[in-house]
Amino acid sequence: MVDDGISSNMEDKRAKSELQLAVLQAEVERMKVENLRLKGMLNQVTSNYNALQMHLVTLTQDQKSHHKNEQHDGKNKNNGMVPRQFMDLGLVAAAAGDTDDLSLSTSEGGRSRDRSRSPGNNVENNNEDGTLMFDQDKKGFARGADHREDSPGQGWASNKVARLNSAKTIDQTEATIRKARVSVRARSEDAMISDGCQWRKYGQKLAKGNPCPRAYYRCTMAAGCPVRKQVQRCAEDRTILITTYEGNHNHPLPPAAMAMASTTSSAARMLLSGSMSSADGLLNSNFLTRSLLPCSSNLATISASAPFPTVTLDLTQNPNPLQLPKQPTQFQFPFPNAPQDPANASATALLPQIFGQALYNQSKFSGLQMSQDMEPHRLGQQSQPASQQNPLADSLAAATAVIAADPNFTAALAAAITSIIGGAHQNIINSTNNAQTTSLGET
DNA sequence: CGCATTTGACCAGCGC
DNA sequence: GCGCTGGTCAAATGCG
Repeated sequence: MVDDGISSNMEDKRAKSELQLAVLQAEVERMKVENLRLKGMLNQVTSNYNALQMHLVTLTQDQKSHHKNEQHDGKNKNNGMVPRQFMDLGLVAAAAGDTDDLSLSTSEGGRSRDRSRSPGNNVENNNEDGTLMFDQDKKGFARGADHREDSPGQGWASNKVARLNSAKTIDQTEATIRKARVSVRARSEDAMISDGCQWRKYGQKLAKGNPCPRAYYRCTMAAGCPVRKQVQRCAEDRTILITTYEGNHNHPLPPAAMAMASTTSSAARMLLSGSMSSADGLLNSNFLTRSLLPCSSNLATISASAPFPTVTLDLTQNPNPLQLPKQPTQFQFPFPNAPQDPANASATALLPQIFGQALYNQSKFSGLQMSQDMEPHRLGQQSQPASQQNPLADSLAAATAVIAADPNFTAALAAAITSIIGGAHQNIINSTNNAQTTSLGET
């Protein structure tokens, strides 16, 4: 009797244990699958990121050489070579595509710049897409849009016209994105945050409403790089440095700079796509919400006010959103406050996933060819199941805190993004803590 | 001496 | 048309 009781009890326990074991094994298998899936996603994001950067540089170089040839040919306009470039990736090359028109048909191409540009500055003139696109900002969007709609029919080859039609929406988006600015607010005692690029100051102005002068810089890492930035201290809190980036680099970037460049590019693209009514825009909006909402903190403010659509990345972690420059039309993401846990440095590694995903989604939804082979259902995976979002949100909140506490936040961003490419998480932590990018080159 | 920064002037856009 | 403002240029200046 007793033996039978003990025996049956043990049988029960054994059965339960086996059951639990089976459950655990199933869970392990499930996690393995999930792990593989995440790795695949990570690889995809990384490859898209790299491809996008390379594509950007290639297009820019093509565009530069093309413009030089055109100059030699005596301004032979609209002969059909340029459009392909800014159809594919308008972020950089669209400016060049318009440059042809601008240099002739728009006064901006030849107005004040030509006044002072000596022949020796021709190279700069050719390549200074940023200047041109920058000038377009104020000179009229409508005109730019007209060019994009009219000139193809006039001078482009028919096959390219067809391509244009299919990508017209994209092109318009890109044109708008080119005009977008990305503003980064960060606390820093330095005159300029370290973002990995080389800048040359070319001007300084006292802007109205701010006793602090606004400094103008242009990128000097490559001749004719159109990227410019404005640096100004916040009038209300002079410890806050407001850095506004415009344009896209036409050269390979060091890891530290790549983080900022891709981030600003991503943000700009997301902003513009999110403001569109097209399906792309809606999808991107959804993505933006999914990706940025978990970030927490008052991280991103998107201003769609004219004339410049501006994405503001607020890394000052100021709990008072009123400190953000209020603009008439603003879409703000009401992130919950970030937990003050700077010690959670590992969480920083998750931040680039947001931006990496941003790039992935950009490339996908913006019609860039490099991600067209992705199956649609992967989109759902990219958006992350809820089981990953919550821990991600917490970690990202901590990451935000870490970066916000660091004046050289871009170094942290760079380290984080570098980590996703090179998988060097240790460097992330080191770089985040040290706010230095010295080890980034090794990654 | 070469390069970067400073600074006054110039120009275009915009509002009145 | 005029004045204000933002953005850019380029000569002058400073620095290593």
